[in-house]
Amino acid sequence: MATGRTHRPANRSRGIPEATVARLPLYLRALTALSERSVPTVSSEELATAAGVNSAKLRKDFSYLGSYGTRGVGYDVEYLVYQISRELGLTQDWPVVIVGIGNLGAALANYGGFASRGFRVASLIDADPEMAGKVVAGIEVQHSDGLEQVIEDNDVSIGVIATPAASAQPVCDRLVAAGITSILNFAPTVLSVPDGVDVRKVDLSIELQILAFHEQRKAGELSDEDAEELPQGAGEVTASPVAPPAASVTKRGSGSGKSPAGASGGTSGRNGEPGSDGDVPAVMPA
Amino acid sequence: MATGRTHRPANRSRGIPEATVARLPLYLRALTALSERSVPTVSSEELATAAGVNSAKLRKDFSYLGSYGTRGVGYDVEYLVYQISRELGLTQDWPVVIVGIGNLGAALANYGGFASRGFRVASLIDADPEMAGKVVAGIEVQHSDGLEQVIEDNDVSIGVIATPAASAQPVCDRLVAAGITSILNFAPTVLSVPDGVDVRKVDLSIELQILAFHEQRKAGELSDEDAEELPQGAGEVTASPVAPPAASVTKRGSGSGKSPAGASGGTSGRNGEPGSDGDVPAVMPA
DNA sequence: ATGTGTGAACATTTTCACAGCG
DNA sequence: CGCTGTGAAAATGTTCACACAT
Repeated sequence: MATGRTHRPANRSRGIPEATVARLPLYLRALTALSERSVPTVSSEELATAAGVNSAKLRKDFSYLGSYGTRGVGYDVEYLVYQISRELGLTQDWPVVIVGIGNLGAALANYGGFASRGFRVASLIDADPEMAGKVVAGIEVQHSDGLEQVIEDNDVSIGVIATPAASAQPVCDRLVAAGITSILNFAPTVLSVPDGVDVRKVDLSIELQILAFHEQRKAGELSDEDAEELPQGAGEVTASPVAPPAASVTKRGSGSGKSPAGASGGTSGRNGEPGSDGDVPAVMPA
Repeated sequence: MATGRTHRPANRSRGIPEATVARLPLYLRALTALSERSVPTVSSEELATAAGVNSAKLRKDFSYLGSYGTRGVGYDVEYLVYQISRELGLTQDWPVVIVGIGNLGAALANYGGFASRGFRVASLIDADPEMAGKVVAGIEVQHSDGLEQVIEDNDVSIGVIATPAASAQPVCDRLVAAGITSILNFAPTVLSVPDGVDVRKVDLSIELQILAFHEQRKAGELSDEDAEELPQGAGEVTASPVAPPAASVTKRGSGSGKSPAGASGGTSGRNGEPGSDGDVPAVMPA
């Protein structure tokens, strides 16, 4: 690791913790908002609140980047915006290709957050010949055939997959073969990629399922809910493909409002690593 | 397998770790696929591979649910599907409202993964009168005015926010006031909610930023990249609203393909907790 | 005074490695 | 013998609390 930098405020020697990296965008967002309001400085307390974390965590996070604050005062907003942007690599332009221009792909293409931070949609790709030529978010959709060419011409290293689950792996393979080393996957599938390629995934239904888990807890605090273990004679609960596993209770009997025991905060999730096969029931828009 | 199950095998007393909960949907997806292929049993190794995790983690995760496997054999697919579904609360029907029917909202409404697992779109809501009446994913979009009514009528407890950032908090407040206790937020904003309400967020641009961070690392292994600290005279890096922070280097000079040092795996992220205010540059589709 | 920066305590998660059930 | 289930170790992440720079 060309960690040439022998001099360094304090930390910042090597590796910033993943957990910290994952929060930097959050801080950046809050800081950008402050910057727009021309706020010159913020305390860790204020910024933490705006970013939705606690101040101790925020200070610890910043300590990994270096000592960018002023004791007794706080942090210089503009300066921090710059430092974090640089740390995240947003001071450079990142061309991105989006594959699969269905509702989701279109939403992504139109998403302001992309363009607003160093990301530039280099191309929109779709396998459907019908889509080719159509203009989405001001960009002409291209047919999959040109995928490799676009990646090479624009030196793209980040690809977004918004195709149906079944096409995800094939598309992924082509992206990787064409030189892409970072993939954001929206298809509900585990992508298998070679070493050196990063994959992050966003799975809408997984998030909902996690919410359902907590929701169920809130409801079942007293109600006792389901039986206990299993309804006996397992193995026959449901075998119908792509259909809801079991019964349909249409929510628990409780009213709506609050719930007894808190079970509040519990918000946090994690994305996995690459893997291998994986085909799933659900199908995405396309 | 109606395993003898001595009743509450071992763990499973209370709280399943959050990290485990977040992976259950992953296992469920892999299991559902196996179920569709009529595979009767799987070993932790096979299932782990299909889910994109390692077997030790998977076994540990399952141990929190109870002893649902058979030593020397593996796990009964159907049985596990049922157990996990039940644990996640998917054996019941969860009505969901989606607010903000732009590209993203439409993509969500059409998303097969929702319907396929206990989630039912009870209503699509949009603030734009023009949208009211239009049919998306077979459901008629309703104007925001009816929000509270819909939630009450269908006893909805989960809401999805896919509105522009500026509307997110107001919408959130209404959802909460109407009795919703779980929110999936796609708007790039920190939502502030009372205790007892869960918020999970999905931020497209944050994921990309994390990828950019790793991508930058891969490239900068030897190149030395940017200068060092700051370009001095901070405070003027950029102040333009909703515009790229700094320069535009259009990626680093490297070619496309692989990169020297690995910097492989590094895939994992985390979502934050609820917070307070927060308004941001980017704007979502709507 | 005030609020950062951080060592150290605490908590959670992951990985190891192996006893023991089928 | 093979594979689960799980204590115990290691690694990561979070929170505390306070010295100390401004």
